[in-house]
Amino acid sequence: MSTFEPMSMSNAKCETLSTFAEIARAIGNEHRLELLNLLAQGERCVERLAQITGLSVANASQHLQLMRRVGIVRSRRDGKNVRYRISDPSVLEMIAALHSVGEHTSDHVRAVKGDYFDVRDEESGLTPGELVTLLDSGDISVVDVRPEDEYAFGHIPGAMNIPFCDLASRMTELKPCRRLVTYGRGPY
Amino acid sequence: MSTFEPMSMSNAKCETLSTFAEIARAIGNEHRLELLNLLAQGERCVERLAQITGLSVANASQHLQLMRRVGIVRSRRDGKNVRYRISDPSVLEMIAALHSVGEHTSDHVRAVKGDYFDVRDEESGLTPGELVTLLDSGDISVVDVRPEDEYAFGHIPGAMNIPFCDLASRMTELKPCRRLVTYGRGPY
DNA sequence: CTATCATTCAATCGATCGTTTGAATGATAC
DNA sequence: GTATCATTCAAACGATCGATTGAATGATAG
Repeated sequence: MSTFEPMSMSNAKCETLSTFAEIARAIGNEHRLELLNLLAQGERCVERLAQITGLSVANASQHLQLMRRVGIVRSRRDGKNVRYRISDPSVLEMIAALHSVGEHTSDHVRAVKGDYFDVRDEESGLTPGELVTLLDSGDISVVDVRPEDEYAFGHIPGAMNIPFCDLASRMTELKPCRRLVTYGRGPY
Repeated sequence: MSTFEPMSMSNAKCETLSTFAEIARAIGNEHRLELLNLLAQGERCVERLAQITGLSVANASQHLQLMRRVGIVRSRRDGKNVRYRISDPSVLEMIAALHSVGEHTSDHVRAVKGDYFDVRDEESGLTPGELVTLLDSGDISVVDVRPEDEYAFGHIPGAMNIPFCDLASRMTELKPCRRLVTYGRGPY
């Protein structure tokens, strides 16, 4: 209980603040946020990340290295590839906190979130619990419309994976006249 | 459950990401972080904030306005002064999350935090509970060494306020030979 | 109404950030 | 070993950020 705060900014305080600011700057960029969102779904290599985000490989690599320098992501070699991952769960919490601030302070973000929820309610009206019940009863098909690699990292049991971009061409795989529930990534 | 994520970045997603990035950038600066830390203790006017941080008034004002534009602080006129405050508790949560990330990813921050805790243990060895017991028994004096305005915003019941910078000159106010416990702001 | 004071605006300049390009590295496969 | 492929480095540039200066605003006190 005796922390003397020396007058006008101690060195340690200053360095600590600067470290915090560095971390905040590292997530303060659209592309890096998008990369983090992808990494939140699991380990990925540079090329894939660049491909999904539409960044050049060199550019994606530089963003990833910046985040590695700051410490919020880590990398490991895996054969020819270097795979990146989020270094610590606290980083995910930070991103969640950032979302929460956005929802509280930005009308636009709140509106977008509202939209998604409205659409959701309107189209399915299902709570997670109801979904499980329906699944158990075998009355429906559940389709995961995310890309294959995201599906591989985890999905609702019993869901079949048809990436969004293949949906049209693979409609025939689905039993006709069956109730259909699709799901993707959530609001963001 | 049916959020179709349109191919390659919908507009809404893009705008949302950019809003989040903007918020993160707003806290991605040492001075603004320090201002937020001060605002976390209560509403303050520009001049006082500039004085504490050592920034010029114009510079402090600009940092504050940036944060207001983004939405993480608000201001209101109070006589001659404009008082700033943190706009929403979620902002405090985000700052806490940022600290948490720093502690998990930066050796330096962890070291600093460790230091403070060590000092604390060494110098007082008191838990909050023990402190209350001692206070009740009347065996000690508790001195709050923070500046007056911070003291005014809230302090341990029964503590007397002697700002750190006045400590030496006001030693005489304290009863001699009495056990003394001082407290300040905590690790950061 | 005028004087005063706190805050904000506007313009400037150096520093840092973000993207692009093309070459260099470093691991694997043959 | 050499070829190939993913990733990283390095240099260049325009764009944005952050601090400083001095002037403008806007509310209050007299």
